[in-house]
Amino acid sequence: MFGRFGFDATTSRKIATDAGVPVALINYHFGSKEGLYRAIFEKRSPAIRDQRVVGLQLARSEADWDKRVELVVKALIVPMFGLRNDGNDGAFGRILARELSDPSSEGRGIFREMFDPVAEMMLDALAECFPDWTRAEVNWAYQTMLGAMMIVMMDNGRIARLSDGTADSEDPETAAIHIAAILTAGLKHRDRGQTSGS
Amino acid sequence: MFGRFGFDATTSRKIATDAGVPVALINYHFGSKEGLYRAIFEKRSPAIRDQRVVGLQLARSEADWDKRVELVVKALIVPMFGLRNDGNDGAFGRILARELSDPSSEGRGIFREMFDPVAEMMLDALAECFPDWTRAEVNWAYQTMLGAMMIVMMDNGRIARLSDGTADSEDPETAAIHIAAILTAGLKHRDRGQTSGS
DNA sequence: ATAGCACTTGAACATCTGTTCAAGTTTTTT
DNA sequence: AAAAAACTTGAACAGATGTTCAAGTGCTAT
Repeated sequence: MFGRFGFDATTSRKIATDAGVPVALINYHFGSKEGLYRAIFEKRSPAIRDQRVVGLQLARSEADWDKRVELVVKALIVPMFGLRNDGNDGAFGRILARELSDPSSEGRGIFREMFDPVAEMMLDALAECFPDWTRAEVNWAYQTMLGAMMIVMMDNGRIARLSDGTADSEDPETAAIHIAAILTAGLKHRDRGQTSGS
Repeated sequence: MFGRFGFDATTSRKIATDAGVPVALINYHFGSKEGLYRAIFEKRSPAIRDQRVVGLQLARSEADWDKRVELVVKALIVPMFGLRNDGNDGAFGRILARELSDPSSEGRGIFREMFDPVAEMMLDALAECFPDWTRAEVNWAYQTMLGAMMIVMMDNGRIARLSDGTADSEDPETAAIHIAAILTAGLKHRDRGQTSGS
């Protein structure tokens, strides 16, 4: 429910009735609604982080430069889309995207605590792939990747509507392949004249 | 306020006290809080649409293929970032990004009504640039562009934090240049082997 | 001048929010 | 078996939400 409706729109009572328990249980076991919310992240985010770390190690050990860039991109995307993931339906990916795009998320600090560290690893890996890039360029590249991933995760049907069903955000594997291809190619761009001119 | 906090978190009373008027005025003049919200889009979205249409016409008249792709990308990005825009501080761009990422937006149908038509024009322009692409590929490319743009518009300071201030979402012009470069390069990728394999 | 209309205002309304409380029930410890 | 701790429950709480209402004010056309 957090993934579908976001933190604010998901009320304690909706959660409770959906679970078939009294509302008071949320506050007893998790202290507050935000406590329950944080518990979700505390349980699931280590797995994402570990998958990213492994993905980056794999990329670092790849000698071929082209393949290496692709592996870095996939280290970001694959864990988020819940691919190669045991028994999870990708719901946590949706929650993650919602939290990242939630205006009130900065106040909770969940990303700062749990995802900024691995984000910095991603940035380092990118910087290693593109030694001639500035810190700013590396960061814009990272945000571009993140945004492309996010919009698919939070889609509510617009993608299927605009594409007449030929593109479907409910099929994360296909989505991941296409987005990874575009991002990989985008990162490899050598024509950096565009980024320095106005 | 809608741009900063989103639709739900922006309360009628906050709006009213910020404007120095009684709350009841919102309902008198706009019928409801959503009425006021829609009024913002009804006022501002035509300008965005027109800028996009002009941008796409410009792209269509460009003979050089490389430049043409870049113009299509910029037709999407430039109006959103509020560049070359008279007296507007880009607040509407933030509202737009919030609405696109809001879980409850599909219920309001604002994008369906006001932005799907121009989105389809964008898709057509993309399809014209890449005649060998499938409809799905064109759509994934479009969503990638949209997502990259969005994450910058809704940023609450994470970009500056991760980049130690070297990348700043408050500087939309620089952001636009970097993102446009990556996306343009990403779209031009000829190595479509990646999108057809697993 | 005066009637009519648009507009403004502050208070009230019903509803929903997250949370707390006191009273129970179950489980664990001694 | 008795005591203690952990857990469950339904009701209640204070506060905030969008909206409505009746009474007032200001402007405009006749």
